[in-house]
Amino acid sequence: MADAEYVSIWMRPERPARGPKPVYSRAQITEAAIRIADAEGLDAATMRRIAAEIGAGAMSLYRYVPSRDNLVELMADRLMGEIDVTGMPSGDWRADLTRYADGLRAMWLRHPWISTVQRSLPSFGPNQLLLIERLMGVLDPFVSIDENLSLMAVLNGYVEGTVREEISSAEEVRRSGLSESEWMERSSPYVDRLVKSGEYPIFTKIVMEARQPHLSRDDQFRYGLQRVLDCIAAALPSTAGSAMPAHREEREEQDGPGHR
Amino acid sequence: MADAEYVSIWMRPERPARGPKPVYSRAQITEAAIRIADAEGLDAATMRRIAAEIGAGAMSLYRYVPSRDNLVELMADRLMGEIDVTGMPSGDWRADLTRYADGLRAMWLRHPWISTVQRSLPSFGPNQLLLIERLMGVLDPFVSIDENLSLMAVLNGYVEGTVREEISSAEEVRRSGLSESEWMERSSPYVDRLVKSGEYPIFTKIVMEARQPHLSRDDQFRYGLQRVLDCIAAALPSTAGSAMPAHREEREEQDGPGHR
DNA sequence: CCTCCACTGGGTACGTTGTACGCGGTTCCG
DNA sequence: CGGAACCGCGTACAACGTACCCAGTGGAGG
Repeated sequence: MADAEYVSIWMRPERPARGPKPVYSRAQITEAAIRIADAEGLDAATMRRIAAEIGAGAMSLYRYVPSRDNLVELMADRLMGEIDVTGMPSGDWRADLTRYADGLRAMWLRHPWISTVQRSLPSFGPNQLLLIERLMGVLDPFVSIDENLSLMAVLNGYVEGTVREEISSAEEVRRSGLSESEWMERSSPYVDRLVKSGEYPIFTKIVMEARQPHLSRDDQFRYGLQRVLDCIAAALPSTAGSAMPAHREEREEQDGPGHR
Repeated sequence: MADAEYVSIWMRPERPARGPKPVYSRAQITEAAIRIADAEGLDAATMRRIAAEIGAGAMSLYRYVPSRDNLVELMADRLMGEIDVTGMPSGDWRADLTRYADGLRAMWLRHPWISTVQRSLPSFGPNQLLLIERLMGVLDPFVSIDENLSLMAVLNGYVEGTVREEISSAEEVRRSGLSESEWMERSSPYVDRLVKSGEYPIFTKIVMEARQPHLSRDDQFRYGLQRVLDCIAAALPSTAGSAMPAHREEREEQDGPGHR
């Protein structure tokens, strides 16, 4: 019933054999689009705008990319390539997953617009595939494939959830037009009203914490990440000795959040 | 610099005092929009389409809602109300969080389009607020506020990550035009090529598992969820027995993330 | 070498979107 | 009983993705 004619971008070749040499390239277009999205958001990365960025006509882009949605897929995969996973199943799974999580977070913070692209259907680009192989390879010797998937869902979910909040609050600050220190004191009138009403004690605590954080974002992230890794460690057989999760007190010393 | 005139939807009243009685209502419009989005996706929920659904003119909607984005916020908050959290800090935190996770997953599966709405800035609607109070209240007696936030990030992240994959694969099946059983055998030509190439052994295992799952989606979800709850249990002080609501202990001094 | 035609970049145009603006009618306040 | 405040809604516009068409171009077959 549906269009069975659909073929993935990754199947159709960039360049045909015949004809004059193309002036541009998929990589160049993708790069330009990412540049615009980084600066002004994904919505600003219009076909016309991208074309202008590289000095081309709007319709020329369609010689390289079947549609804008497909271009976004290209962009997303390009971003996956920014996460360094070289030599990834290194033997120390805890180090590997930490490096991956840090890389993923850093990438999201560099390109916040990625949080708005829905992967309603997954497109397995080359970078994405490499990432899967390397990352899932880390725990593959220890657990079944679907247990592995579950654990990675936890890890990815934590990172994405956390970073989404970071992006949101950064966006809120930007929109309010205030500097970050100003925003600390005087938040939006709506949030202020909620807090003053006294009906939402826990929400109030969250707001207070956000205004006067006693942990830097990085420390906060690292702290929660260790929690997640502990969870993963618990799910692994004892044969998978990495740096063994020590007792709580010691762990607090070595990788717990530092006081500022 | 930015528009300091911005006010949240939740601040501007639905109805003014004066003038003729409105024929429609925000709730009615929101409901219609959700109905359309459920059936045909969020993109299909055009202002004109929504207006037609309730028998109104397109521009009439703007008497009730400042913009389409704001309407989407209304829709999202309406969905939060579908998650049943009545009597939520019940004393048994494990039961509470399980019920919440199940409810969240069920809601997402009922309204898959919610995965595409970016919460680039969080809008604290009434349902969202109630959810925060009740849900965060579950662990509030045991941990500090930002530890609580971290743990909820893990939980939400797991649920959302898992459900996103469910939605994706359902979407893929629907788009391929094949029945689910047919899809098991013959997947997309691109994925097929990747598998046959032999260069992606782990990816291949994932595909195989997806075709011949030995666990139902529900069981898979429940299994991973228990892992997450175990992780949360490990982060809680020992006084927080699942069945007994303990009062807050001073353990926070030594256990919490460096609170002072 | 020439010839052919698959390819190139790009201009024009169409359908659809969100929404600014203004109109004539309706309801409530003073 | 005005008149201000609000209603539903038709028109209009800018911006979007992209279908279609064109004149040029350069590699392959003769």
